[in-house]
Amino acid sequence: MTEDLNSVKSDRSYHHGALRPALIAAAEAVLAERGTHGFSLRETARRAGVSPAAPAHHFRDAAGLLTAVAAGAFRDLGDSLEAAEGAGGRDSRIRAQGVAYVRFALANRARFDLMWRAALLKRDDLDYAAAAARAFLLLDRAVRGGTGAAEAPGGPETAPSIACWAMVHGFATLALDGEFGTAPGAAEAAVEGLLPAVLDHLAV
Amino acid sequence: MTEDLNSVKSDRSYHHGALRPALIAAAEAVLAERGTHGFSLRETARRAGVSPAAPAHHFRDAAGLLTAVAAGAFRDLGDSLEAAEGAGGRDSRIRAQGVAYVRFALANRARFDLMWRAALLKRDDLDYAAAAARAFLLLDRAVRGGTGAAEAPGGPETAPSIACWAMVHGFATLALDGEFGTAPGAAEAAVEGLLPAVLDHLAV
DNA sequence: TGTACATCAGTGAACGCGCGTTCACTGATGTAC
DNA sequence: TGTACATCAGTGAACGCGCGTTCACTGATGTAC
Repeated sequence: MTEDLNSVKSDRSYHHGALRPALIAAAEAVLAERGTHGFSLRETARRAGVSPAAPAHHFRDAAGLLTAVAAGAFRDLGDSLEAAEGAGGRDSRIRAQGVAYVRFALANRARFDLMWRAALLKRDDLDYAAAAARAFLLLDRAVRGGTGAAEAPGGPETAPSIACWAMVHGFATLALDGEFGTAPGAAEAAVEGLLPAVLDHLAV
Repeated sequence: MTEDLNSVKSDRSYHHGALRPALIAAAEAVLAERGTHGFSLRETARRAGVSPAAPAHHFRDAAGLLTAVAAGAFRDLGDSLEAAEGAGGRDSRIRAQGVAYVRFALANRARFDLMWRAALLKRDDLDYAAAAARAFLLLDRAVRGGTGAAEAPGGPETAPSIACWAMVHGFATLALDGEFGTAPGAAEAAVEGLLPAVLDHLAV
């Protein structure tokens, strides 16, 4: 994907043609390599083969670009949760979504980390807010078994959904932080080995 | 506390006398104001009233100082968990520790955030590792009801403890990230109002 | 179909900034005799 | 009790760096007539 966007760029004379998605892809690559802490807009522009001033035309500033990246990550998380709805009873759906949530986190470490980093994002961005709300509502729907009106997180009737969310989110962040081992693949092994047993202790 | 350390400093002629704890206090203040992302060693030295080269004598580099801060935070978290052991049956102890965990996170936002930020810390530091292990073992002991040998996190018999840890850790991080509201006091309100209902869904 | 022109999407040099770390140094402390 | 001296804990100037953003600009696009 990065190659595709780069090749688009390499043919261009002056206008890039698809700079916006190219910058998002470049930003994801920088985040993956250097983490949210080492992210830089200049490096992102450099990788997209473009001058440091170019990103401002598409995303006002660094926070704007990162917000677009985070919104895309929330959309992808939502897709993963939706795909996990599949067949089976309520319990198995909840478990499937829980596993999908943590797998997404491990397969998208830098983006997952970014998604929650309010200090770096424009949280009132409509795309971001909508994508984040959708992801929660998918999880909420699974926990409710498809019944009842959806509610925003934190509402009084959402305790079971929050309990589920908190457990899988906590497991994901602890795994990412290396609490279940720092060797390569240790976190992934914990998801497959330990997570199912952990989810046995969720009573919703 | 910051004032005390500053006054110690203001009397000094050349040697500070208690620079190490003063730097830790200054670092905590910088973290609280600017977050882990905005932390800087120079600013910390400036607040401690000392030249930018001074911290290197006590903590080799920025990671060394931050690791000392994180170790202190883990010690304090352990103390909070220990204090929450109190009386009552196993269930009420687990709940009390869960609430204490999340309250600690909200009362120590910047330090709590730092504790898990492996990229900024020297994780193999002995102080840090010991303080972190103690905190987990206290939680593990509560979940086991005081029986059985302790195990490191991730071991096969720790699923109930991990479930409990993941749920409270997830709730804490979601609350800090503003998922239960971004208004001042919203997170604290969620701990008192929502967390007990959420803990009802923990079956250990 | 051709042309004028507004708009858009880039350039690249420059701004000022704060950063972590290194360096040769110096003042204070404390210990050995 | 006094003195020499090693060690410790600071100084402050300097290093080179990469950053985000701004600026006047220019090349390409596309639309109105």
